[in-house]
Amino acid sequence: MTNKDLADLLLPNVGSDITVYENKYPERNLKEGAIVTRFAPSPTGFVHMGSLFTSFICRKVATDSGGVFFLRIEDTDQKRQVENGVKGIVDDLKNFQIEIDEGMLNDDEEKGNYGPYTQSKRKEIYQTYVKYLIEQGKAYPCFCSPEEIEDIRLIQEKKKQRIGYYGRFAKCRKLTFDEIKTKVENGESYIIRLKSMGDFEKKVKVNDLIKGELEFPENDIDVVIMKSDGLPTYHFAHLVDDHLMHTTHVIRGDEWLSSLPLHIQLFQTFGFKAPKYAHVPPIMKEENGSRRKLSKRKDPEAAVSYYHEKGIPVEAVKLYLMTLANSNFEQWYDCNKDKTLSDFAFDFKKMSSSGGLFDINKMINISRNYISRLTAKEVYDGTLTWAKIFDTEFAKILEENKEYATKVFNIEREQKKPRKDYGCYSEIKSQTWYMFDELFNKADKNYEFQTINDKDEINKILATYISKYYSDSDTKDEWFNKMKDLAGEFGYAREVKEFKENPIAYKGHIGDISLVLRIALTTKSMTPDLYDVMKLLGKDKISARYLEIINK
RNA sequence: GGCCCGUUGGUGAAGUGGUUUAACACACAUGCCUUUCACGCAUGCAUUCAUGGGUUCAAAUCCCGUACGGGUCACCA
Repeated sequence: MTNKDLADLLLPNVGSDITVYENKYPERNLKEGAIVTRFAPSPTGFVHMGSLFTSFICRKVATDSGGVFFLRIEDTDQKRQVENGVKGIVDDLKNFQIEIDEGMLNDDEEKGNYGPYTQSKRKEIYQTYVKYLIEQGKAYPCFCSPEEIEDIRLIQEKKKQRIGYYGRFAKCRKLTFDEIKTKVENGESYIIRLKSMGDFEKKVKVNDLIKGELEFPENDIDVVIMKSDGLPTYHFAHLVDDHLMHTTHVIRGDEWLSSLPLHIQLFQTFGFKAPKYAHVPPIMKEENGSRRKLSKRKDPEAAVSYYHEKGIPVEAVKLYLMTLANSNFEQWYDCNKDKTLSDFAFDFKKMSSSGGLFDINKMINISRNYISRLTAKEVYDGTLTWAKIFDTEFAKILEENKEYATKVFNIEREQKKPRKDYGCYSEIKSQTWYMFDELFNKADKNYEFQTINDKDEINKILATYISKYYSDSDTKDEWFNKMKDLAGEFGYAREVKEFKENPIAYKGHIGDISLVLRIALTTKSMTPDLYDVMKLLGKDKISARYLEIINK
């Protein structure tokens, strides 16, 4: 009996002519050196920070080289299907403006010439390649039950031998055609395994773009390539898909590193050119003095939707990811303030080979600097876009006061060193609420006056200031001089220096006075420049707010 | 347990045998500036590169052992 007979027995309804697909999916017509990458998640619903990180790098190297980046859904595990799983992934990528050139657009639509881009829809393709392999005598059916496999494992553990289906433990490898035929006809369920020709005693050298040259023992395990439901395992799907889709660079998490010898072996058994590999280290989190991988279940910041909700500008997240990816990026960016991310030359070799700690403070700091460099209009747009989804009340206020809000965001912005008040869009409301009567008037206000605490004194200062000094038309110098006059009138030093030189001569200094005016106006002791704040609010609002306190 | 990978300050890290008395950034601390805050400026923060040994005139950098951390050993990806 021949291998062909075996192949027909096992997969009677599919062909074994792989040239059909080889011809159907020809080499891509790209310029020399173009890199083809892919993001290939299983549809569990949302994107993890680590996945965003790798897809960001994929997108970057594809774009920079004039190549292609595509999205492939790896749903060969029927047990792990999640409702709307694809949508969650597509949305997350969209939110972070990582665009795909090919692949899934939502649960059922896709674009590109190398599809289907959902593995469950590629069953026949995989089976053709499996059948071909059986015909070549390089794969065989295995009827071992999970219990039998477990028994083998127990024996191996007891004898302190390597665990796995290999060598003399691979008992189904020795089955004769007739034995197989009988089992198949009896309806026994089976899987297809690779007949590995590897030798564990021999070493293979593999090159990883990030980790460098590595040495592994050859793979001698007869791994499962097709499951009993007829769908391939990850390893086999990776081989077939990335071959047919002409992926040039497989960029993935480094949990795959140890199956690299297997994957290379798989490409070799078919005589296909293997892609280049880059295994990116995981993003870690510190907890109780030790570090572990960021976990979707335990860490809210692991889900990328977290940043979307927090309102960290997409560009800032990307800037942070780039500093994690290439540590020389920060300095480069510092020296090239007029350039953007797309001008930076990413280099795999500059990537750290061990996992870095995720530092949300650093990310927010980058975000803070980024927002500080935006124009007021851009801040307005960004905040509004965010608020429309996450804070409709604030969105409404912003829309109704577009010009005014933009001016608020412009306070101390157009200067060589702009203020850095906002770490992310979700913080902006809590930093600016007092500038909006809609929010101020209904707020539960708690005025905590500091050095000047006497109610009568405060009332007198406020009343005097509003009736005698404040004017909307004052320039900053005029405004400040009046502030000094007010301080003088109440027995406070006009300058802090004067006070320090002779403290007993004064009740306090101008700082104390301006603090009263500031707190009475905003409830806060820390605000941007008081002059700007007053000027924007205008005399009517200032009077109203001061009167409210005086009359209380 | 087998096989792989990694370990430079609180954090990200630069660094691949000698101009390193270990860059830079974040964080932190102190001071200055200042109507508050923020910004900015100044200063401080690893006598040492997990650890023990070896090679060398010379090691964070090369070699070996140990410890610790991570990954992987599924009909999961």
